[in-house]
Amino acid sequence: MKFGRWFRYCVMPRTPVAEILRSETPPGAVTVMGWVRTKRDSKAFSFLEINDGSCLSNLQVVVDAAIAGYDEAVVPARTGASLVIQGNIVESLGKGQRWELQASKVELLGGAPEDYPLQKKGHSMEFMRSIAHLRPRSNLFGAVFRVRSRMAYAIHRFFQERGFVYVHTPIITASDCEGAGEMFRVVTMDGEVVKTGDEEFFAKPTYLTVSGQLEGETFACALSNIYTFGPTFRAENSHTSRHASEFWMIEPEMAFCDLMADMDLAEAMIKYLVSDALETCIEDLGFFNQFIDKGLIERLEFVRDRSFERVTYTEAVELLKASGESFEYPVEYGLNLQSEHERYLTEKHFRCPTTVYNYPKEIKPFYMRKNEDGKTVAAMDLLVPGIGEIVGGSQREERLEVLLANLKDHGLEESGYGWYVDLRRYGTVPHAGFGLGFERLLMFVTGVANIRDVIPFPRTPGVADF
RNA sequence: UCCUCUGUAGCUCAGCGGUAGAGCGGGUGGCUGUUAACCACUAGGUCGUUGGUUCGAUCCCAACCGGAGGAGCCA
Repeated sequence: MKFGRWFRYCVMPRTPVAEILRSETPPGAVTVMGWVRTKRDSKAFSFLEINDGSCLSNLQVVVDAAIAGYDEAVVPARTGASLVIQGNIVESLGKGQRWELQASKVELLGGAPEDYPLQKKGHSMEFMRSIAHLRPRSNLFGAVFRVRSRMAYAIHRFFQERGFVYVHTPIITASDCEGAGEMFRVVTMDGEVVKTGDEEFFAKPTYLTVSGQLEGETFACALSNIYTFGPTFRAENSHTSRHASEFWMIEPEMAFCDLMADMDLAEAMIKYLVSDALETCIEDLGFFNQFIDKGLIERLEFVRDRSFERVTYTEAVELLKASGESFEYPVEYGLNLQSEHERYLTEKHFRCPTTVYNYPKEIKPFYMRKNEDGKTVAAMDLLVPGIGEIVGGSQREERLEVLLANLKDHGLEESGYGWYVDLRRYGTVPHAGFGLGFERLLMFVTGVANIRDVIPFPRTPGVADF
């Protein structure tokens, strides 16, 4: 990765720390801009650790007390202060780093008083959430959000390389993707009065989207292979480490596609993303591996290199019954698999990502395709160790009569799904797709255990700070 | 929404029915090509809120508020 092009657009020409540290030869004269992570003073000179977010590592800066700006810039520069440093990159005399910056001039952009909340020591994740505006300046969160950015890019690459068309499905919607959870209402405000009924801005009740799937299907039934990647909103009052009220979801949808190919794509995508992270984010992953999850890199390499397991729901139930494990919740055909059951499959039985498919139709939404057995639908969940469901998908019911019957069976009015039903009325095709929770993927890739710590500004029930 | 745990210094925590302590961080001084540096000194807290029990509550009880973990639901 080169920073050269970016460099030209920068108003204040500077060299990113990542570029300096990566250099094989002495980079010579540079200007570095960044934030002080720590300072160690001596009588004749100071050591500064500078971080600019371009990579995990800091650049060690040696400042002789005799240089220009020492008293004005270096003496008052505490942890958190922002600096411009000009100087020469030389081989470090000390241990622990190859290059260091011998400063010739230092300018203080912004000081940080002694109440700067980030200390040199580690902080709890809970405390970091309370200073969400400053936490990207920490090692952990800088790494998390660099990986987040890279994974977003890799997702686009994965689909674009395969000819998928990126579709922007609406954020405000009038359709409830049935079974996808509680929705936020969209209303206009007139003072304290919430307008309803005839005064609806859109002439009907509208919501923040819980899924772009239904809209995505319409584009798949025209452009063949599409994907969405955008924010999603769920108004569920859930307090867990895996749920947020606002999160990002990736939803590919493929025409002329059945459940088997759908599962192939989901597995290939997970492998691609894990492989890309190992290739491009290894420094950040190394940090997670050391401080968050000792087995992380080994697990990611395992996921990249080994094939995933695949079992039907029926087989999974039999497996669980024969396991001899004592589960808190019963294992019975027709019941949803509980978190503890999913964990057993991925963490104890198979010890790898596992796709479970062909679920009983009673526990799945109306749009999933009914199988020949009359009992199950072509649904699939991709489960990963430590997190559980990371992908949920299905082949969609493309037969008009069957879909109409499904709507009825689920107690839904056909009138509410007119345009969706039309897809089956005009040139219907077999098609399938899935949803990937972006934050759950990030939890899996980084080892970070709480969804709130992989979203820049998390929204959960009762919390919309920052 | 349900269950469990939790709230004491800026942070992480200890503590006790008689109104509080450590480590780190901060400040000051010293020292050193330092590496989450080191040494000395120092400042800093109506113990989440409101009631109750008690001669007396930070400690016991209740409610509320905040935080965390789990369940359900899902991504």
